[in-house]
Amino acid sequence: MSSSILRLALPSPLRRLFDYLPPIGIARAALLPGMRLRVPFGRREVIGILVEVTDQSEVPMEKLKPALELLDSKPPLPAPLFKLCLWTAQYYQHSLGDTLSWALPVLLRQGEPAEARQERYWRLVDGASPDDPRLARAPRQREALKAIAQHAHGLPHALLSKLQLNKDSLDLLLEKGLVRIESRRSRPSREHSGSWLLQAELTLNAQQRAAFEAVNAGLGGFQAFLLAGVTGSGKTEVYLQLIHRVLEAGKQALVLIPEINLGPQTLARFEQRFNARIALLHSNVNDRERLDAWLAARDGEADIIIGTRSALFTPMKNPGLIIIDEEHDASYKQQEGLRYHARDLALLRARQENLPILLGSATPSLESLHNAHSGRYALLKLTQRAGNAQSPRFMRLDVKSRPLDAGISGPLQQAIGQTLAAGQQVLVYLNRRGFAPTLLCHDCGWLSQCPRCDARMTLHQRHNELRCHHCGHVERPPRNCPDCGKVDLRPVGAGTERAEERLGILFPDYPVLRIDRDSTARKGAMEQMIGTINRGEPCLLVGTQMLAKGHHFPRVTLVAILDADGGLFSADFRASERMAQLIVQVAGRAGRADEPGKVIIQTHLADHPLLVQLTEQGYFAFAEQALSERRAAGLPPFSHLALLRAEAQKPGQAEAFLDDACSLAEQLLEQLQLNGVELLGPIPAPMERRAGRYRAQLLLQGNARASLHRLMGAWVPMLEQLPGGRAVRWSVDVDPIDLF
DNA sequence: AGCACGCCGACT
DNA sequence: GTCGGCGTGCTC
Repeated sequence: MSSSILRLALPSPLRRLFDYLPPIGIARAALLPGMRLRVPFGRREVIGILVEVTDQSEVPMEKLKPALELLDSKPPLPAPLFKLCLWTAQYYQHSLGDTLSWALPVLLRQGEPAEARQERYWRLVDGASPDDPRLARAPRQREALKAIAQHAHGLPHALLSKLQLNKDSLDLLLEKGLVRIESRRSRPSREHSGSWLLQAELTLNAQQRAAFEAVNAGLGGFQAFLLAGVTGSGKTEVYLQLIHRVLEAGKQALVLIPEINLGPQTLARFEQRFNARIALLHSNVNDRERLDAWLAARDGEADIIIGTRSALFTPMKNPGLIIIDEEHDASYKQQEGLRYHARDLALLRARQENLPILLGSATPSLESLHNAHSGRYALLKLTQRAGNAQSPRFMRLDVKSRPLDAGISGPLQQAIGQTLAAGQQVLVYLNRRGFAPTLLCHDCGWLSQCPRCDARMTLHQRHNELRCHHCGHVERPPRNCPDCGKVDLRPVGAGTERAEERLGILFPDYPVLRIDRDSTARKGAMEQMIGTINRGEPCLLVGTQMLAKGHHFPRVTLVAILDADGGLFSADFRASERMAQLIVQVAGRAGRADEPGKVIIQTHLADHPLLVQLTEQGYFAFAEQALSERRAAGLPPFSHLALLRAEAQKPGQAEAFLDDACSLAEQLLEQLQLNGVELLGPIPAPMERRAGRYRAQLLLQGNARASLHRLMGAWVPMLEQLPGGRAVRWSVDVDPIDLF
């Protein structure tokens, strides 16, 4: 008789499964894929997920240990989601156990019950009394005990803060055995009843109507739509009306939004419109709330699920539609650990679960436009701004051989002055935080080099610090040059802090508001500044990317982009796409019906074809040009990339590892008779040293996804066996969006 | 990744 | 004499 073998995915970077025997006293029939088991692993215990039950094991029988405990009576994650995770691990060449760790709510990975939403109640243990001598000198615990005593059915944990009770005192009571915690299924959230709408729907214009009808007609099954709508064209209203139809059909909608956008305004728009149960999943949601939302969605107790990247992995009982808002946004790609792209996985999920999916953006990614051209996505365009608002006018301002004052040219200064004098607001965009990107000794040429990175430290004048934006290293700026001792250190270049300071001096009658990661670090600071701006008095806004997303500033009529050149001659082939998206998105913050916005772009390359195309004919013309350049160069989306990154403490170690990896790949290409895959490198990373580690990379480029993935499937598992794998930290990035 | 084992340098 | 650095090995 052969016994059952359980193949488990464990939370480990190792790309393999581990075999166990069933827990003592558990019948084979009770074990289904997707269930969680507590198992001994090395010298510790971990929670694994059952992938399959078989009769065979590669591992000698005597090495197999029995699992300790079965945690579920039915698999907590529905089959389609489990399948999605399996596929994800495979596609991104990541360990399945670790993939599940990224995809599932933390509490599930820690063994929390997943049967129903639980609420915790504090109850008195029989015989416990506030007069207990151990509480004589613990007034807080005594108060807590009294409060609990007043709740015959237990004091809900959620009420603690309202009653000003401190969890520490309760924990101490728990230790003394005076109280206990009880978990009960919380009241199931009520069934939906009545109308889905709380407010009337807006009237759609002809283009919105056409887009709505197209998707509505396809609500029955898998189909992908790209909704390309200029800023202010009313994409959200189209989403809302489609979601209404989904709700009426008794189904759920999943809406993904970029990380930065999840301001309360997004949620507010949904809550104002719908009488529906909305589950929210973003980085400020705690573990408990996250699990509750996950379970509610899975059990059909949430109608609309709104969240960032990881919300893609939320199971749904009756899925009806997936929407990816701002589909071009880079925050959909996770940049550590499991490097997945939520938009790409959403497409796969939609196909697997036979759902329509709608990608929306004012500036679609070149990948998505390519898919629209090739017929994989239906393209829906919204070109009219609501209320007849006009599109902003663009102007390329050539700053070649013009003096710049804190990054601001004379003509720009004039334009700013005129706009302010006309009682309007100005937005100045500059993608550099701090005062100046470098401190330079005018006498000997010393530069404020970071001791741990191949990068300059940025001067932050307000805090009187030199900071490295790459590793977080901070030091005091020296008074004298560390090399020659002279006292002639000068800040070179301009960041937002310096632009803010200079604009304050140039335009002393107007407030200058700086919006970047530093100035909005304090909670509520952003909201406060937005409030000031919305009062509408003339003022200057200076900021980074943060200004480009989400908010609309109707009183801003001039947008200045201080430096567009980075996007035009960067070594990263995606830089121009990002620059164009950024310019259009920043421009989109401005203007209203009666005052079209004006956008001034300072550049040294005023005749650059991509920039000319973008400013004179718009984003889609730019995108066509950029796509034809990509096609000619054989770059994505006309080829496929994977990047093997490596870093190590000592110079040369990472390259040595990559050299081995490279020869291994060459052998495999030969063996498997794969062609159309090129190995580029290994080369040192553009910033070779970062945070004290030396970095290098090997790029794989394939004409066809299939060959590239066949290679990866054989290659990556072998990398784990390579010597030096411990001194070298390495990772694979399939479809990288940042090559550096 | 964790975690232990093991073998060499500066400290109570 | 030990504490502790990180190289090496293993996890069913």
